[in-house]
Amino acid sequence: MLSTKTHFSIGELCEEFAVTARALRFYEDEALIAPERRGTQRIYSERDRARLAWILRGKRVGLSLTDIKELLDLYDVGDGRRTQKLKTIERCQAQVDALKQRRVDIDATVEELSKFVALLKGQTD
Amino acid sequence: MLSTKTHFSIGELCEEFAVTARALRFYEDEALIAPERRGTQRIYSERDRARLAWILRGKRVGLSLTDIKELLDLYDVGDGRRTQKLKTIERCQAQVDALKQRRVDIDATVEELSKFVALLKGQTD
DNA sequence: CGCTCTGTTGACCTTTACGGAAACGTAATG
DNA sequence: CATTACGTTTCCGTAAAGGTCAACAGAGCG
Repeated sequence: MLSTKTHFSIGELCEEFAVTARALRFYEDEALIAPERRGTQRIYSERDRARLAWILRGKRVGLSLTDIKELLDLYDVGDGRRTQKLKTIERCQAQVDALKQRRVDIDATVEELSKFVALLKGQTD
Repeated sequence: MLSTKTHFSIGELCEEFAVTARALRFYEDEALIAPERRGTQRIYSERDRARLAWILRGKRVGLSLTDIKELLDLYDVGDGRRTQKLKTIERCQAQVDALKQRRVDIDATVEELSKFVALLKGQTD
């Protein structure tokens, strides 16, 4: 049975993604996720869960929550008006370019650190 | 003449690296750089300049100043005691691993965003 | 019924990485 | 000598991304 859950409590998502409930509520305050409510309790849909995954990966690659929100929003209006579309493309492209630059920096840093490690390991002494 | 400067004022470095003087002094407070003084003025050596470049790249790849300080310090004691050496290698290796993971995340994000852009561009409408 | 779990809303606290501005020093320049 | 440029320290402020803690609510259970 491919655990086909479609709704999650805050605790479930916290555990799955190793984040605190506070963080999830914070993302909600910042309008990054908008789970439904049953009474006062939050119910996260599969889509919310996917967005959360996106958010966390965005964070790992060094995007700010603001950046992430913008990108998520752009996704949502992917079917929007033509004028908007160009802007959307522009911004996404800009983020892609920034990320590629970041990758260059990372490669350089990794290489430099690796050389250093190799040097240390090679020391006979 | 390959501009072979060996000493720099705070202003020069600020301009070259597009950082504020306040930031450089802050890095100094945090013991990331330690320029000499002529009287009260800071004189940055070629080595300080290199460290600064390292710091800034470290920041771009998402390391904290604390991480960066640790790595820079490890570099400096690269000739240190044997016991220390293992720890040094360990930490550097850990950072390298973390950075590689970050790269993977970046690749995934770049790909996803690129697909989205392609999709938008492909829309006839 | 009382206890424990899980969740909820605030309100305030914390850390990182600076920016700004005050108040002062020094050095060259008209 | 006064100005201007550049530099210094010190203190205060800010923004991001939560953490912490109090106080309370509903649900299941022995």
